[in-house]
Amino acid sequence: MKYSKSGIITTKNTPNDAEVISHKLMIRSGMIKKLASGLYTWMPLGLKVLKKIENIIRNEMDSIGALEILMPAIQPAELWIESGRWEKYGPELLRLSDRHEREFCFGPTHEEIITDIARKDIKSYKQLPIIYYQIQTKFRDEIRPRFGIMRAREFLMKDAYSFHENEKCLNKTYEIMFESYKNCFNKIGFDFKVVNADNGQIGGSESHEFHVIAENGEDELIFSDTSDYAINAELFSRPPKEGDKSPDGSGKVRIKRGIEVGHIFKLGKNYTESMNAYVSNEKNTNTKMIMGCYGIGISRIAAAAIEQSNDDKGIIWPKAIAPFSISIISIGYSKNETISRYSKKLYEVLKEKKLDVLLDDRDISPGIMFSDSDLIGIPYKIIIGKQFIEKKSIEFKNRKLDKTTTIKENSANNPSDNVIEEIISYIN
RNA sequence: CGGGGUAUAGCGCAGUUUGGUAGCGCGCCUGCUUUGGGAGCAGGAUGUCGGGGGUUCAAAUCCCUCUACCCCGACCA
Repeated sequence: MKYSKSGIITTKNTPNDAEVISHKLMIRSGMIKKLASGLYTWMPLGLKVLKKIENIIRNEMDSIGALEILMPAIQPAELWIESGRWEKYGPELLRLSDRHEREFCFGPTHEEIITDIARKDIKSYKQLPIIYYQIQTKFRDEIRPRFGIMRAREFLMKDAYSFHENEKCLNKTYEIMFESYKNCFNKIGFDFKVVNADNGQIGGSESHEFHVIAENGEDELIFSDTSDYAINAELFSRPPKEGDKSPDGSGKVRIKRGIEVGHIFKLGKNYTESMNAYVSNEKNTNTKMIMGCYGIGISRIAAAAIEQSNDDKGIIWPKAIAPFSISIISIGYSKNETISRYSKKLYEVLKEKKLDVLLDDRDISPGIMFSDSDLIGIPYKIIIGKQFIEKKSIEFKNRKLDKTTTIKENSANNPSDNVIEEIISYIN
């Protein structure tokens, strides 16, 4: 994409209502724009990141055989009354009514809807297990939305639900999901931790949270320095301190802060009992299905990635979710034909190699091009300027390591295969 | 909901104490000069001073009221 047509609008001024670094940088880089408290528009740059995250997760879900569906955001009250949550959920549930004064809510989660689908479609144990998932907008009327996208009221979530004939089958799917979540976060490139967690509003037996390690995290994570023991501090009435003996007896307690980006639950029959969702089993008796549910905060991942990786110049995206994998900084693009010709050709060739390239074709001072590229967090830069004219050399810069490599070109007209190969080898 | 704060140009802010012509920086537009880490000069555009009401010859400024937003707390995937 050419910068001049990209719709990326950055700003030097830090917005006054941004508290945490990810929020500041998302606003400054023009990823998001606030509409009201807890409500944000995703601008072109931000949406590119969101789509990349979405795709990683979608591919992962597809690969374990989960079936993608899309449920309505608006849900009828009847189902929530049936499950008992119309009363229980409280003011966080945004309720509304239509012109016939029929009551609805804007879905904060979709257990009721999926259970309704399952009880209508799944009639035999032979259809089990089955996993449905969707990537969709949720609304939760938070008491106090804050930190921008991190705790927004409207947000994008991947939610999955599994149905089973028995506990054993649920445990198996839960394991698969557990591993799959780890894959997702590894693919994104996160430093994360899985902890035992509280079940909250959702209910059920076992649950695990996936946390991105970051100083500004809202949760305190307690884990052992020698074993796999890890738990959310909120499960303790008096949590242990750093250096205490680990509650599992294995070693010393370590404490870090985390941003919750994923949560998986064993729901059991919570919803299938109240909503009467059953299948016929092998012995031809009706048995209530057992459920699991699995959520990933897609939009929150974008913020968490920034919290985990930034510097005084801006965002440093992990490669997998960077809006662009490389930017071409073309100094003198509008003035010098050699530079613009070569830049354009390099841009085309890299695009053919399936790279997401941002060609900075703006007629502005180089400093702005450098700082914009750094602010919006593009992992690599190629600089084509004076040195190209004089010595046919171009520069390759690694954003994270702040390392510059000079690449020699032998033709000023066409990017040579060697140069392309060299660039690609640095990126991979 | 309790406590604290803010609202003035697209963004960041000053001006409010002590009422008297609407300001600054960034950004934007035009022209010229610049072009390797947020350039220079010259010219220019942009405001229901959050809304409503009141006091006054006169209100961004004083009074009343409403609203929105932010921070701390309780809540929460």
